[in-house]
Amino acid sequence: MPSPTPLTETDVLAAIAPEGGRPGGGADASDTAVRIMLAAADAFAANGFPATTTRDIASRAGLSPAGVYVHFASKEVLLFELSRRGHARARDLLVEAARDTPDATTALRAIVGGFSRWHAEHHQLGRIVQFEFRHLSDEHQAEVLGLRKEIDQVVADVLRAGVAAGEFEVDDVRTTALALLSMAIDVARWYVPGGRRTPEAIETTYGELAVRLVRRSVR
Amino acid sequence: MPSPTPLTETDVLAAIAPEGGRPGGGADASDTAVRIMLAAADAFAANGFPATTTRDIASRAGLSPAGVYVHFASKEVLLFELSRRGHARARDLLVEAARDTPDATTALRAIVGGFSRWHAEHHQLGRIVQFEFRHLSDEHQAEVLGLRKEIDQVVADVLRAGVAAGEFEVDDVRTTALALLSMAIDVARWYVPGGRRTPEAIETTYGELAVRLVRRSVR
DNA sequence: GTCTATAGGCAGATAGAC
DNA sequence: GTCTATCTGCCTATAGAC
Repeated sequence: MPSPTPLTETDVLAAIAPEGGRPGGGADASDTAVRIMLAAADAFAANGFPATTTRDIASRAGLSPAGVYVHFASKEVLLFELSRRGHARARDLLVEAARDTPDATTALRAIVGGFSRWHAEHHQLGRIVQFEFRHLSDEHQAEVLGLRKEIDQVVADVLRAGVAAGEFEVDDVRTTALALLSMAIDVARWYVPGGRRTPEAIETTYGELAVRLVRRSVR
Repeated sequence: MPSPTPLTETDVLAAIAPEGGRPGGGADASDTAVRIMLAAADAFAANGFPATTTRDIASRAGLSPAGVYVHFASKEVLLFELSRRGHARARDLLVEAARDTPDATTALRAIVGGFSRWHAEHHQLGRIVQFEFRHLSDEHQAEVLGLRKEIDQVVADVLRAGVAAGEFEVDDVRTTALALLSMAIDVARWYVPGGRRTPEAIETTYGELAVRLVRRSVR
């Protein structure tokens, strides 16, 4: 059951790219290490983490099985690197989308729309980081959870700003933020390339749905 | 990394129970077959489908590895039976929740709230049927997809009824139905027993969020 | 840093006795 | 219908040469 459309290098690179000079980001990776990560993303997306063999990753990267272990201590560490970089990149995109918006409504539309589109365009990486989470070690799970909380926080902050400005009406900020993220994250689960919905259409539609969910009712 | 709270027999039984006399349902299963399904659900929930061994399933069911193959042709067929029964049960719950409601608003609150609560209470089975889908054979994927479309239809029908009655304002019925289901299904991904949110609170909150998402704005 | 070779173990599924 | 025993193959990870 191979993935219908293999990940392109550009696809994953855009999602796990080194975070530039931002403090707190991870260390840069060598060319070979990046090649292995791309190969692993491809293999995990096609078969899931437990069913993926190190032989498969190695051959996709043009290495012998042993060659992988020079760069990554284990298959699990490879999954962790993809998860960490994917989450960090998604968080950065959210923060950037919320910046320089005139009001909370525009900010919310931008971040939920953009996050939804990201989960369509990068649905294979999205499935890896969302659905293979349990296969990380306890320590690595904790580190990724920290990044997830940062992402929750970006959305919650926009909601609070909108409530304060009188644009939104929200009963429970944290639960509403979670529901908004659920809508976007779940795109990675059901999205199929070439289907009825394009990533651009998803961005527009889901941005509007987000605003509808929190808008103040005029009575 | 075992599951923190093993599935109880009651938990899964409530979700995969034989569908009674309803036409189109699957055949009944023997006591031993049910015991094996419960064991498999427990094991899949704890370790995921590919990482689960037939030996693990067998020992949880109190059988030798070979004993499983008398009742199920393969590990994949076991996953399929759980998926089929889980989806069918969820669909039935939705249909029942929508029945005998005075208006579309009440119906939508009931089905989205109920579906969300189901994904909290049965989050382990929910993860199996939602996240292990790719490991089904093509034929079995197609059969489960048919059940998913029925579920989509129940929600879409309520939305259309609400629009016709002037209760709702919905741009794109199918996309909105999908987004509502996404909110509910994603509960299975993040829910942890004993966390801040109880299944009952999730039912109430998500039912209200659903209504907010589609209510007609009064201007 | 990459290779070949392999250790050491476990997988899914089956044969045949009872 | 269930068992014990086993086939056949593949797995992750490592040792040691180059």
